[in-house]
Amino acid sequence: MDNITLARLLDETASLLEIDAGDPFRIRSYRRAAEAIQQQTTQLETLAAQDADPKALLAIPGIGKGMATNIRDMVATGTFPLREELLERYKPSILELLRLPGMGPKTVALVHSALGISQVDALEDAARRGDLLHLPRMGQKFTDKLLKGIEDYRKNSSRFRTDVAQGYAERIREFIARFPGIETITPAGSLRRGRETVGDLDLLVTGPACEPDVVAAAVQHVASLPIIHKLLARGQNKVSFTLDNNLQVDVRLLPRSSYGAALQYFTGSKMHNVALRQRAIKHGLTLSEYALLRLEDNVVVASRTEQEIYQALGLDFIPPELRENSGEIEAAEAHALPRLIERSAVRGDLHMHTTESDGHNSIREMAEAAIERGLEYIAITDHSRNLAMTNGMDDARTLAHAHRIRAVSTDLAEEFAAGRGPQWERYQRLLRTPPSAQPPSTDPAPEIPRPTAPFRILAGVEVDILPDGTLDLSDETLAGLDIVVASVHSGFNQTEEEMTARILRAVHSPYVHILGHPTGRKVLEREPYKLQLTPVLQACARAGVAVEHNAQPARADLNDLNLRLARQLGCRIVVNTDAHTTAQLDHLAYGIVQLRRAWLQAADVLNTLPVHQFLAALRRTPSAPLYAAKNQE
DNA sequence: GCCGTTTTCGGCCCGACTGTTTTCAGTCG
Repeated sequence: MDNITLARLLDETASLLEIDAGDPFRIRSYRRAAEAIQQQTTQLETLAAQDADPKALLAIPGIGKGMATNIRDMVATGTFPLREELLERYKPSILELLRLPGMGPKTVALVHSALGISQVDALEDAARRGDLLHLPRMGQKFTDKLLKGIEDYRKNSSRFRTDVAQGYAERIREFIARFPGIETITPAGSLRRGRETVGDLDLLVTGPACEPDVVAAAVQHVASLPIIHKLLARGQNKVSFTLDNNLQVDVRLLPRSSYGAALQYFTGSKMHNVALRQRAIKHGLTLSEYALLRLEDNVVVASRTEQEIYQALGLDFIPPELRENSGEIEAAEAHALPRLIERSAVRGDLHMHTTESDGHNSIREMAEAAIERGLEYIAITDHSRNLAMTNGMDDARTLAHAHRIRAVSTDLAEEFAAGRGPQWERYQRLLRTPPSAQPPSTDPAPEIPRPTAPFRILAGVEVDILPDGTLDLSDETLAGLDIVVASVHSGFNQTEEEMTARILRAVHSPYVHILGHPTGRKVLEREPYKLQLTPVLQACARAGVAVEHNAQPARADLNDLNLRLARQLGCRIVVNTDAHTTAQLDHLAYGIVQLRRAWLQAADVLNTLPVHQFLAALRRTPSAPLYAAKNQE
C-alpha cells in the first residue's frame, strides 16, 4: 500500500471520527499523521515491513505508537480496527456529504441519526420533500443553499484535479518503465493539454517491446499493476482499468512507427482534431490515430512524431496547451503562434508562507528551496490577523517578521559576497553535474551561468480585505513592507455587487501591490464566486495593481477565465505559488501551464523580470516598460 | 492520538460569519 492511500485512509478515519463526535484532538492527530505521510518521500510500506527498524515510523513527526500500529495494520490487512468499527456504524458514502457546502460533521451526524441519510441522493430527496425543515437549525434558506450545493457538487465530482491525475500518471509510468524495451510513456488527453481537471487518464507507451509481435508480454506487465482496482478491458495493445478512487486509466502500447499519430490523436482536443482532419482532407490527406495518409494511394506521409504530422499539414508545431481549436491552427499556418512562457522564465515568487503563520518552513528554508529551484527572489507573505486560524499577524508582529525577513536576506547577500552559501553551493553542484547525456548532441554543453546577484527576500504580507473594503492592518504597517498581497478570505454570502465594491476599495488602497484571489475550499463552487471581475481587473490595470495568478492546483479553474480577461484589459500579471511548504514551490509548474493555455508569453508576466525591474514595475504608476510595451501592441 | 516535560499528564492555532435563533451552535478558513 502506497503513501497516498495510507494518508487517505487516515484522513477518512478522521472525518468519520468527526461525524462520530470523537475527541477533537484525536481527530487532529489523524489529520496530522495523514499530512505527514503525504509529505514523505520514502514509501512507508518499506518502513512498516517486518524486518524494518521498528523506530523508523516513529521518527516521522506526528506518528506515535498508536499511529505506527495503524500503519502496520493497513500495510498488512488494508485497514485497521478503528476504521472498521466506524465503517460498521456509518456507510463510506457518508464522507461525500462532508464535501457539500454547509454540511459539516455535526450536520451530517444529525441527518444520519434523524433521517438515516448517508448518501447525497437521499439527502437531496429529503431536502426536496422538505424533511429537513423539521430538524433543528435548518430552515428554507439552508435547504435552498444545500440543493444548489448538491447541483454544483454533481457537476464537478466526476472529474479529477490535474495534480491528482499527474501523481497517478507518475506512479503508473514508474511501474510500466520497469519492463525492458519500454522507452517512452506519455500522458495524453486533457492532462497533456494542461486542463485544470481531467475526466480520465490516457497513457501512451512505446518502445521495442510494443512492436506487434512481442507486445503481449508488455500488456501482461501493465495488467499486473498493483494499484489496479478493477480491470475493465484487456485487448491486444490496450489495458483499461479504474483505480480505487474511480479514476479510469487507459494504457495504450503502440509501435514506434505510429506513436506520433497516436499521441496527436489522443491528446485532442476533440475540436482541434476535427479541424485538423478537415484540413488534411483539403490537402488530399487523411489523418487517423495511426497515420497521416495520402488519400489517393494510402501512402504514409507522417506518423512517427507529432512534429512531422503538423509539418506535413503545413503547420508549425502547436503546443498541446493551445489545442482547443480557438485560433491556434490559423496562427500555426501563418507562423504566428506566440512563444509561450516557460517555467524557467519566472525569476521570482511573491506569495508564500512560513511558520510565522500557517506555513511549515522557516524563512531561511523557503529561501534555500527557492534558490534550489533557480529562482532569484521571493516575497514572504504570511497571513494577517483577521485569519486567526492561521495564527495571522497583527501590526506589531508583521513588522517584527519583516525585520527578520530582511535579516535573512542580508545574511544570504553576505554569504554570496563571500563566495559561499546556498547560491554558490548550487552553482558548484551544477558545475560538477555532467550535462544530461540523453540526446546525443553535437552542440557543446551549455555553459552554466555564474550567479551575478545575491538572492533577495522581500518582506511582505497577505492582508485580508474586510467587508467594508479596508484592510486588516494599519497603513503605517503596510507602508513599511516591500510588497502587499490583498486577498478576500470570507464574506461569500455577499452579493456580487457587494463583493466587487469590497475588492475595488482595496485595489485603490495605495499600499496594495498585488490583488490575490478570493480563497476557500468549499466556497470555490459557490455561485457568488464566479464573480464578473471585469470592473475589478479594469481598476487593477488603471491603478497599476498586479493581478495574481495563483498556481495552486486547487485554485486553477477559477483563474483560467479571468486570466484571459486580465490580459485583454492590459493588467500586469504575476504567477505565485502561495506555497505553505518548500515542496509546494514546485506548484509553479501548474501555474505556468495555465498561463500557456491563456496564450501568455514571458513578457506578459511581471515576475519574469529581474528583481530591481520587477520592483520598479510594481510601483503604483503604470509606467513600467512592460506596461508601455503591451499597450503599444 | 501526539508530544514533551522541572517526563507519564495536560495541552493541543482561533475569530468571523451564517442561519437559526432571541443567545448560539455549527461551518469555514
